[in-house]
Amino acid sequence: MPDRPLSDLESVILGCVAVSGPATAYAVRRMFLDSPSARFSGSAGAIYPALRRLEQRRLVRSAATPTGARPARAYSITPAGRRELRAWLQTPLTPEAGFADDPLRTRMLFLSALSPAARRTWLDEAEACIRAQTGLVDDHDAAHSDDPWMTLAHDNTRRLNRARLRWIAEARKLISGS
Amino acid sequence: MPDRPLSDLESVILGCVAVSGPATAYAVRRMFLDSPSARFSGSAGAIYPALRRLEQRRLVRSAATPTGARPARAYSITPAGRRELRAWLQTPLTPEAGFADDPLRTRMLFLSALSPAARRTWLDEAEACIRAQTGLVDDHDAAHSDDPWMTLAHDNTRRLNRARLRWIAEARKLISGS
DNA sequence: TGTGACATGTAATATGTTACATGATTGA
DNA sequence: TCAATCATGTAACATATTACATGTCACA
Repeated sequence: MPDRPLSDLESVILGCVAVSGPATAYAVRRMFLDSPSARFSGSAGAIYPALRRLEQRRLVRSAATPTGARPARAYSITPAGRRELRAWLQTPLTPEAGFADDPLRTRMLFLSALSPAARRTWLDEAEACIRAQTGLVDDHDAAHSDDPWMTLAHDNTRRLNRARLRWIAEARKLISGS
Repeated sequence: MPDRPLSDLESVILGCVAVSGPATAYAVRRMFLDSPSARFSGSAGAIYPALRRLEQRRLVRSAATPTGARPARAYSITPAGRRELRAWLQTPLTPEAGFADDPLRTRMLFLSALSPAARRTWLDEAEACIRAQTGLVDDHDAAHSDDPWMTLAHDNTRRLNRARLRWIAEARKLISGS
């Protein structure tokens, strides 16, 4: 039976274990909780089972590393795990897979359901939301300035957010014109 | 029992019904299938049940509109549905909710797991992927040039994609420098 | 007349979320 | 010492995906 492809969450967890050396489930969870991204909630109910699945598939392995009286297992990636990670990174990136999703854009599609005044309010809030978001990224960036890959990811977010702000400005023009 | 908040998919479906007048489940499904976005697959197994849930909550109502011998139901939004849609649009947009997710950024985080040569290849493919993506959006845009909101959404995607291309270029510089 | 796309679904499955449970540690 | 937080989970639940099933229509 050919193994199912890894889910997005499993792949990202695998990546976390790969680049952050041996890590406990909680350490992985922390990364999700601290991340400004909302793609995953970082819920324990997703991460602990996912790590077990990865271990069953021999993509990670765990060693007991209790701190004090508390039991803990630290996961590290296996050679097979590295191969799987590389395969995921190089996943044929179909056009759809390359789509960046913007929740504000999605909502914009239905803005005709609001009154013109409410539309303007919405644009104001959307703009504030993007700015607040950028603030979160700056904070996260300051806490991870040592990792150049993370810095590059943050650069992506900032560029996207700047583009979104210009988009909001453009939308404001069009909306007030109508 | 206070109703659970609508899921993202339910909200978007509600929006589709709102702006596209009475629509059959298949018509809604078509919108997802034709959309360049990959946020939802447009699977029948998600849409038909979601529409039934919306109808149970009286947010949409359906009327039989058979075409020929084939049974069909056209859904339209109710006043309560409009209220719910407005509530979703104006959902307190928390910073996390405003986060635009980029699958390429996510992968970039783990690019240190690839060899320098593979990294360069990855960047090439990522760039091609974004360009192909923009092509899809252009096609979709051409088919929906009548809807100014859709046009605005496409403008968002194009701006984001341009920002991503510049980001890739920046990444190329940093990576070749290291 | 038959082949393929259109249209409407259902079933099985997997996964992620929320909420809960519990013991360990820290610090006021 | 007592409360809050850290850390490790588990259980119930809802929902989205893939795959399947079925009838209808266009058209070659």
